[in-house]
Amino acid sequence: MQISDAEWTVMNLIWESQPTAASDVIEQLAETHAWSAATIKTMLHRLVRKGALSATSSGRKYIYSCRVKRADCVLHASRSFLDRVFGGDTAPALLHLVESSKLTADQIDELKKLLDSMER
Amino acid sequence: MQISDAEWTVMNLIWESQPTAASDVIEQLAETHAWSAATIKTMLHRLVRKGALSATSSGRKYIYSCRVKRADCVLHASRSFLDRVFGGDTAPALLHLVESSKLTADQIDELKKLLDSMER
DNA sequence: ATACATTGTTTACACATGTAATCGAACGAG
DNA sequence: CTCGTTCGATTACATGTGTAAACAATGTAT
Repeated sequence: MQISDAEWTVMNLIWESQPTAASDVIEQLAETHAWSAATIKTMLHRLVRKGALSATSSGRKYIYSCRVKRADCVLHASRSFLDRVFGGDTAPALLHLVESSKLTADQIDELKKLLDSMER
Repeated sequence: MQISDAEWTVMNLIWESQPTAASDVIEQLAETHAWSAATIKTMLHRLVRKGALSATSSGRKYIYSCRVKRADCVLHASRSFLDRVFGGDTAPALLHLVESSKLTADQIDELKKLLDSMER
């Protein structure tokens, strides 16, 4: 199962607000993207068919929930991305990503703590 | 211009060995992927049409070179990926990626040095 | 009952991508 | 010269994706 670019937007929103009705999803995505309701409904329908989302009837509305864990999807997508773009060698990728990111002092500290813990 | 998953494999190889002839590309990719020569030739042709590669005639062979910098493509792909999967917030993404990567002690040191330099 | 609005499903179309065969031109060997 | 091989271009087909309209069913208001 592969989540497409546009579908990630939908999934992220539902991960953060599930369980949620289509009308809510549509309302929020219409604000941030130039998608018609029809487009969003199609994406929801396809995600259900793919097995990423489940829909349970509530009256005639469907309430959507995620059937896959965000962490699992993120991990899979991340690995796939790193493999593809960096040929599987993680470290140069991370160096590059860190270098090109704007991080706060707190965030830098947090990363350093994480690296410390990995060293032991 | 968007480089597809399979095309990244081709681009990575050419970035590392350019300028290079199609026969060389085909030979090397055939070892690592179950692609026919026809498949690889198509990808090369599409990448030229996209503007990612250039091809200069040498006799009747084409010599392929990249028209785009690896660093630029990586940066663009990385940002796009982070935006899509993590909703634009880089730090949690990096934490996640670091946490799920197997890094050597040297690589950890290198990352820490980079973070140190970003703090100043 | 009828008309309208809402909701999910189905249909539509264009393009990109993965995979590869086929074709036409150029080259080399006999 | 002919024939076979090689090389890039063209063609092919299936699937996925982006975008959205159209349709059918259900609910609400008059």
